[in-house]
Amino acid sequence: MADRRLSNTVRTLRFHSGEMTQAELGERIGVTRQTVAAIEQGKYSPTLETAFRIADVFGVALEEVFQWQSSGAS
Amino acid sequence: MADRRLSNTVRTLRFHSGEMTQAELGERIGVTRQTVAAIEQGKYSPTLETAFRIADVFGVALEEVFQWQSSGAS
DNA sequence: AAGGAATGTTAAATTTCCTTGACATAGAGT
DNA sequence: ACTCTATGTCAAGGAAATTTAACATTCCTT
Repeated sequence: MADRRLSNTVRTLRFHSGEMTQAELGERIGVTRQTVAAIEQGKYSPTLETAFRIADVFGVALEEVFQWQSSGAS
Repeated sequence: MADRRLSNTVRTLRFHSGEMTQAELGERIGVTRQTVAAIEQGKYSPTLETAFRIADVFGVALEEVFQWQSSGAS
């Protein structure tokens, strides 16, 4: 399975937020720029704490940053 | 870090959900009962994917399961 | 053309999450 | 008392997230 059930809008939020760079976002949430890049590209799922910190920086709800496709019914 | 800014209501949700056991919840989200116990006790912050799966099981929003105390706000 | 800033990417090392397996306690039911 | 279920907890190990460091490309500015 290994579905791609997790997606995010970090990149969009960054550009809507005064062109914030990956490095600056990383600095504000306490991770490196490489980690931000990996998260944006969906290479792995961040910890819940990191996810909350990102939403916090942009001042939006967590679900506005990360979307989960609840593959319940099918 | 050690900031315990993350709390959760998994235990309450379990009991409001027909007394679901830790083992059953773990089975449904694909982790062991020990992991569920550790998450309930806030021993570590789960991955975002695990968090979403838990919310999915209870049919609630992620924020109803995990609460984040944003630093800046008083 | 040269330089800097932002990003992509990769490898090795470290930290944290999670598993497996075990032993312990408390409560409910027989 | 005995058993069964649910939970707590711990240690060793594996898996995944994250770090650090390096080298690459593209774009912008000079």
